[in-house]
Amino acid sequence: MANHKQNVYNEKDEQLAKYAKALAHPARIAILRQLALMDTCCFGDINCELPLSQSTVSQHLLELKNAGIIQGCLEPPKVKYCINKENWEDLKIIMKEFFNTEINKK
Amino acid sequence: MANHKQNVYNEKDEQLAKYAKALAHPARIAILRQLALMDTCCFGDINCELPLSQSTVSQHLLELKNAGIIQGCLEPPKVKYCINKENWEDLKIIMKEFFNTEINKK
DNA sequence: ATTGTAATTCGCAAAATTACGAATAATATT
DNA sequence: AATATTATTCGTAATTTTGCGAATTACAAT
Repeated sequence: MANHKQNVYNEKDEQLAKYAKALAHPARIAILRQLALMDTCCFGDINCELPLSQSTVSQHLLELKNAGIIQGCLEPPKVKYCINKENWEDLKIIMKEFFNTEINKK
Repeated sequence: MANHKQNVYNEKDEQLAKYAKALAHPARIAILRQLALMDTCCFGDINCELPLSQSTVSQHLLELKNAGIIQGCLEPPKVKYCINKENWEDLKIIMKEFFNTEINKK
């Protein structure tokens, strides 16, 4: 029982959880790996690599975009996707910090 | 259009996504931070820190347990929770590897 | 045996996620 | 203007997640 903290979560936890959520699907991980490796990558290239329909791939890309991890530049007639480097660094740092917290002895 | 890879995702992507999913809620992040910091931590201690009901906290703990990130030892009348160090290391390594992939130039 | 404390499980509801096909938009090319 | 290519959006369905209160389990102490 006892008194629950009535307020919300701390902001860092919220941000980390939000990033983690964006990574919480194998298709999205695969997309990020592909973007990290390839010089240039349009929707079609990504779509080809995934066992999903166009529309579903588009949704996964949108989620990554909403989380700030990727961005899409229009390059008619294609859309060129790439990692948002600034936020990728942010994510990297937040993760690193989280996993570097010392775990108590025993 | 184009040939989709008909098979499933690669195993590493699946595992990383699974771990990320476990981290994809601020309450679960908060739980992990608390466990990392405190020497000893029973259900009640965790429950007190979160703005959630007992049953919901129990569910979040179960998810972390199912992902292998934490474990609970019975210590009547309490249940002592702690991080599963072996799997924590595994998670850490998988994350590190993922975030260390070099991003293509420009 | 009864009572109290600690935590989990059950049953349920609301919301979010995942996925698809069809329709649409946006732009290049003919 | 008509057609083809590329990607997004819409509508919908199935599943999963999140959350709660009530009931239950498990064990200690009285």
